[in-house]
Amino acid sequence: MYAATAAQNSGRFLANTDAPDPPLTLKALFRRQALNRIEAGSTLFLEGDQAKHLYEVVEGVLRIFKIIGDGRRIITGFLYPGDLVGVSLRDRYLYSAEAVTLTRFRTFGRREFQDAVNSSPLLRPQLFDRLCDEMAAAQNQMVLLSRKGAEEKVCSFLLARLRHQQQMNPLTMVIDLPMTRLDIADYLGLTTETVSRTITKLTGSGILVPEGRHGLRILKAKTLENIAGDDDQDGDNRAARRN
Amino acid sequence: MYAATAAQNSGRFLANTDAPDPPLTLKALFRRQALNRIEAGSTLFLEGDQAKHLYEVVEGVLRIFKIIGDGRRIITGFLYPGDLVGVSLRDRYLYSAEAVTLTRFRTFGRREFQDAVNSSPLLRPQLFDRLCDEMAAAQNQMVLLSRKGAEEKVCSFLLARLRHQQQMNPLTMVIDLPMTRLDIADYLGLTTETVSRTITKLTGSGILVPEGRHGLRILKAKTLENIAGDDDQDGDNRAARRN
DNA sequence: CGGGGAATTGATTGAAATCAAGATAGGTGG
DNA sequence: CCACCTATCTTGATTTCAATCAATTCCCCG
Repeated sequence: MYAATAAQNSGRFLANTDAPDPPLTLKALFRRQALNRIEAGSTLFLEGDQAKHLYEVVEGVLRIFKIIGDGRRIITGFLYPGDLVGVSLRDRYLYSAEAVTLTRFRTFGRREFQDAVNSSPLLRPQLFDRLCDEMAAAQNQMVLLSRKGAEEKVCSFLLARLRHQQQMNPLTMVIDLPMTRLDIADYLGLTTETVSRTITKLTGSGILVPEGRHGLRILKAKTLENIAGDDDQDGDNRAARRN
Repeated sequence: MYAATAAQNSGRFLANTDAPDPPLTLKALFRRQALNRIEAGSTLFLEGDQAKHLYEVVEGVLRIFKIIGDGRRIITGFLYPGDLVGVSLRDRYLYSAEAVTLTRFRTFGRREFQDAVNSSPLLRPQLFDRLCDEMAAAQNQMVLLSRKGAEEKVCSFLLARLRHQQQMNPLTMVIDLPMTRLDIADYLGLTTETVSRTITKLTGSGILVPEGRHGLRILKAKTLENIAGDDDQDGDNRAARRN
């Protein structure tokens, strides 16, 4: 175990016992950390908790969410293997995190993370890029939530998932949706019924076909894209209309 | 003018002509830059433009927004004096920016900004904090957009503006709303009519009273808070919210 | 003081929420 | 291994809130 870990730190001469290698990537920071696991449905941390750690999802899916007032839940994101949780916050978590499926993850001390990033000119831009990506995603989600109809929302979501899975396996046409309809609804600002109806409708149009309970085979990806309407699609996107 | 600027750089010994002071705050970076102005309704930059500059709002209000497909507009934020525009992005702007009112601003080269921040251990955490604040705001906006009703949305917005103005002048009870109803609607995911009706209703309840076209005097701030429902209100709110 | 965009107000429509049953299937224990 | 049990999901009927359509009214600006 420890031997294996040491072996990964390739050709080094002076093996000063526990002087850590200057890591080249953010994820490399986590590599030495123990692998933990959390059962489906269990809580990783709660909104408002002291943010002592960051997490790297190794396997499985997490949902991060906020609860307001009377119990309304808003899922602000799903996290998949390779994602880091907790980069964009300071002393307290801004949201709660739960496992959607059995999830394996590594943790890293928040303070140590800050120090490591702060002292490495290689790591800093990586962190900055992650934050920018998160911001961009958040803004797209605002667009989706405020101005898209149910069909557009669902298609956008499915398309994003498809693209995500195709990054790992470019030929895939079957989307795996480990989360429940309620999770999807709370992510898209809809209800389970509306999500369900919309998928039924898309099935009826021959755009996709269900494959087991958590699978959807996409038959007409192009049509999905058109309905989602994510693209800039002005041809010329110089934007700006109506003041 | 230059004298004044120099005077601000307090007790220094070797005044090497134009070697810039290591600035202590992000905003200090902008201090030497020329003051520009832009008329109400004019465009500062467009989504997708090469992001050559960052901006500091000195006076006035900007709106930043995205346009999708058929012309639907989503205002993702308003920017007030002291705010920086463009920190959370890389090579291209993620949104367009227009002046709501006559606005004065300073610009700073993006590359130089990156370099300055990157080489200053004082500036880096400030940038990080700004990004985190932006993220927190974005997430609160997602909550608002996906799960709040019209009345909650409007009250949340008014309350945020009230708090903002009270930071400058703690006794204020009159909100200044330089933007149009359409702007507010596009920010809250509503229509002008709904915004208007909601304000009328709040007026009817004696919660506020209009003061000119762009002013609202808040009579019952507590009630406004209750309707907005921003609080953690779980009973146990072990959380520090926002910032 | 008038012209015109902005705001308000009213009437109607519509999309999604809510309310209400069933159908399906995943997991468990007999 | 099978049958049951309970979550989850689907489907249907109705309601509701905000959007849309449609006039006025109100100010702000020249």
